[in-house]
Amino acid sequence: MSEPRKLEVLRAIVEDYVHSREPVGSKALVERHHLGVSSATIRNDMAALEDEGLITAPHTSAGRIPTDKGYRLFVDQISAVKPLSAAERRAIQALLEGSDDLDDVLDRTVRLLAQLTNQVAVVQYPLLGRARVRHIEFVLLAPRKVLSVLIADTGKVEQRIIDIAQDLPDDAVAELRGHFLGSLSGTPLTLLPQNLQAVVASCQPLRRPAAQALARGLEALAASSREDRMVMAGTANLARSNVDFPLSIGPVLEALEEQVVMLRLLSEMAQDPRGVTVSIGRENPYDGLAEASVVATGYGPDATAKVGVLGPTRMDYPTTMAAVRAVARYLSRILGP
Amino acid sequence: MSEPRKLEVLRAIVEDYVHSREPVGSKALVERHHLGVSSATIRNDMAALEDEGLITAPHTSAGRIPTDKGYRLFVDQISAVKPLSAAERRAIQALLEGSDDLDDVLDRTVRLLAQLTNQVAVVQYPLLGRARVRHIEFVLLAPRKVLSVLIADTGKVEQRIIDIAQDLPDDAVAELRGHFLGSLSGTPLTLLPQNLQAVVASCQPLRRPAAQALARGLEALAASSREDRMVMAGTANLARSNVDFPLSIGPVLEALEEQVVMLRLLSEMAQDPRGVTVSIGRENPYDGLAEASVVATGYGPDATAKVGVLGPTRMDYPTTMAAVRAVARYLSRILGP
DNA sequence: GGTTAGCACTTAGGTATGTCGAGTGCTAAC
DNA sequence: GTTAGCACTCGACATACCTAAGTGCTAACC
Repeated sequence: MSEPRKLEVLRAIVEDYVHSREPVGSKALVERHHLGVSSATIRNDMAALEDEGLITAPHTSAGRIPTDKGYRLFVDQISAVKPLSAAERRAIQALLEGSDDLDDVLDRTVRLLAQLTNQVAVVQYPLLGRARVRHIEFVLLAPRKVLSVLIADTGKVEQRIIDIAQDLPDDAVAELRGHFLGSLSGTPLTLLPQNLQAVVASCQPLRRPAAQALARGLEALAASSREDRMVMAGTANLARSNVDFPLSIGPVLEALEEQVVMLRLLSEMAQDPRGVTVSIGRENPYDGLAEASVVATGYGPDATAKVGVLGPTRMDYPTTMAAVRAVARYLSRILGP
Repeated sequence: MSEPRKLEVLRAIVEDYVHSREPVGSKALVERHHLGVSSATIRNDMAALEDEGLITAPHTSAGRIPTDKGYRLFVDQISAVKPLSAAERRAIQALLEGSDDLDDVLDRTVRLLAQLTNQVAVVQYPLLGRARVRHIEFVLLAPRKVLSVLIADTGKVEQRIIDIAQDLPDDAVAELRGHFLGSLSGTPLTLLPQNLQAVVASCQPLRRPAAQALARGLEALAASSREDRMVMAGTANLARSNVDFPLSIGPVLEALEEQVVMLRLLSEMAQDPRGVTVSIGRENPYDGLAEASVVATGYGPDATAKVGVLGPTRMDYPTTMAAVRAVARYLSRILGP
């Protein structure tokens, strides 16, 4: 029993199963792939593969389907990168032209990726590390409610309503704005927390409490801002591949809707900052995704923000991985300098 | 054959069917509801109702289920408003306290509504008609790309990247900003289009082209901005009530994802600006929603923005309508003055 | 006229049964 | 290590049958 052939058999099983979504048997295997041996030999190989936990049989006299572990081996060692088709390249190119708002770019990107892969696509908002303070705005909405807006020179705009503990007249708010802006304009967002303290300290004591509240708000804006949001598209693709989620797509939809779950999953996945990372079935930390796989990678200057695809474990990994990687590269380029 | 009893029979059929999701027959009907007549009489009534197209039988020897027309009559004439439970009132109250950002309010609201109704909830961003210009910001991102931000005194913040046709130095952009802001601060957003022309006209001729581009951008920000966006929650509820969508929930998810479809639907529905409007099954202009109903109403000062719920035609209309109305009132109050 | 009882008729759905085919595991021979 | 052959297992499918629910209709009833 040759080891290379065994891997070849696993590859064939994965490919056939992904293609036909039906358990694949020894006979069909030798017919479709020209392995130079008989079905009996393949049966022996398959028994070995089953012993190793790489494939499994749904019932006694059915063919085999890959296990999560089998997919894992396939992804890690066997699969070859599948280049994108010309049409796909063209679709990405076409998208590049209509570049507009950041929101717009991400929206288009995620739709494209969903369409390319026929799956659910997810894009995390990028966090722009090199950003500096461009403008700060305070707007008094109600007696103690101030809308604060932080604009970075990268185009990032964040807003939040802040409760201040004291009544301030309109012009006092304007003065605070001037004070903050004068001191902080050009400050890198990463340094904002330290510098904010100095600004607060240099305020009139009377206005210290309000300034403190505003500073905390700005700090939150700079830090926790948009990189904890995401956009997605293609949920309808889940319904089409209904068969692939034996139980129900309910838990999957729940996971997608609880963005926190998805974001944590995405950030935990990417140990390898360059290549595409795959999380398969029960490898996912969230139970609702036990029958799903996520293919993701980073993009942007630091590859910190993630873009990915979610689909059934029975997924065309090579193609999906190629699409995710291509789209991530494109995103990096369009958002780059 | 008495007309009032016929309506009573329809009411009973709708209620039973919504409850049991199974076709309801004449015998079960007389048992569950104490109509003072025999099953044979009910059969006659049901035959009449079927002739009028209000109910239908899935097959010869099954009970009847309501048609879209039947639901329509039920909603319009029969159903009584079902008051919310104390627990539900409490849930809404609790939400009222953590009011924060507008984004945050809408997000919480839509989640709450989804949970209350066990359905998909949708909220359209409000357009704030009385808004005035609070601040305008231009940020030069790249040689000919300007990020423009429009802040209204209502807390609305809109941004967009604008291509200007000429190279401008940083300080020229800043000067333009000052010029725009000085002339337009306090202008109601509705008057922005006219006033912008005057501002452009008063610019240095050299900078006219850039000013023109920026003006168009601002106009777009003021007009087409957020009221064409929406938030939704509870898509997982679709999967749970899988049975209710015989074909697939795919088309429904598609409709939800194509926000344009939903937004048009919502805006077309609300002829009646005060009450809750219902669109049932094939009444929906979009084919994918042929098996779905939408319950919606307006909220906010002019009731122009919409909040609603989408579910299967087999839906508990009285409860859903009550929830939508309550949430809309709550939203109006929290966003009001 | 509206209401009721009774009855023949229709049909979905469940269950028992048989057949077919795909697929496996094992053994013995190559 | 590979192959052919064979007995065995089970799911999928088809058939037949039965039951329960429900209808429509007719004739009697108030």
